[in-house]
Amino acid sequence: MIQLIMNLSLCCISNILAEQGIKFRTMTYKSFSSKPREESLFKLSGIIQNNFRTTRDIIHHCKKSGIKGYRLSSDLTPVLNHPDVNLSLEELPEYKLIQYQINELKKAIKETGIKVSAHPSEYITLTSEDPKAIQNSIRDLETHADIFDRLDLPQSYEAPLNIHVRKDGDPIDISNRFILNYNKLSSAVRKRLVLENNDNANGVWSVKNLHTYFYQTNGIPVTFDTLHHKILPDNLTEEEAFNLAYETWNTTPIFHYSEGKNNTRAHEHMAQFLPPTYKEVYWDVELKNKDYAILEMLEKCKILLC
DNA sequence: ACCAGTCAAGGAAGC
DNA sequence: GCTTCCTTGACTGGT
Repeated sequence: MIQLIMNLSLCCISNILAEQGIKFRTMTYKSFSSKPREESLFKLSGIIQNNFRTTRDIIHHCKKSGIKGYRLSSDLTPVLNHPDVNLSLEELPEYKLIQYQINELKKAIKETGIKVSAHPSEYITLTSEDPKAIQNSIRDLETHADIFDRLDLPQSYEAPLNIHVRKDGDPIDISNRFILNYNKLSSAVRKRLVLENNDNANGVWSVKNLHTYFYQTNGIPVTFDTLHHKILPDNLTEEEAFNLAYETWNTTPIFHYSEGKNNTRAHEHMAQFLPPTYKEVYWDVELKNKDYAILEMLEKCKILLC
């Protein structure tokens, strides 16, 4: 079966727009704290305005290019989250200008119908034994949900926040600790939170185990990642793992597509192949050349149709 | 103008 | 039990 159109999704950065100077900016805590607070806050406000404007430009660019989805950057509001800063957007100078950019982005998402999601940092954990790591993770997840809410994105798996379990070991102990912390999250996070398979050397978080320990027990959907599955298949074929993950979603899933460099997990720059077409999903394309890679994949789809 | 080093996170892996 | 690595892209500072 050949799908007419693949729902390919861009992850965070548009290399095409970046070359035109439309780029994200960031700020570290070190830089923030090295200058007078007023000065840093002013600079930070400008960075955040730039980042929401850049996101809006990327959304329009996706629509024009036939890219169906977009994974928001997880660094739109740098430093704000830091335990020693802990400010809301409203407390920043020029908040009105920030709000204007957020509204512009919200409009762009509504007008284009681009599917929006996020993948909070790989360092997020709900399974750590360190209470501080849990607190930092919860704060970060709540910030993601807050931005989603400000953008009027649904509080459902239609706008998923995807993370990893992180810790490996005994699946029962780990899933119990996860759920304990999961229950501390606001419903704005919980209604969106999904879990992705991983592939550590002695790792346990295959699609199969996520399904058993998180979906069957707590209804948490499973994000299927093609490359992680290749490295840790846990006795399932790609199609079996895809279908097992697919049935955990009550809406069209967002899955991850990438190819590894020489059979490693290091991501390739461009795609040599295309994602499988077992069922219709959105594919976050995790390839280094970003939208360049996606545009080439879309061209390949067209050629296949002829 | 360019290039190498810095920054941030928590668990894994290696000594 | 400690250190280093992993990962990422913008920033920073030296040439």
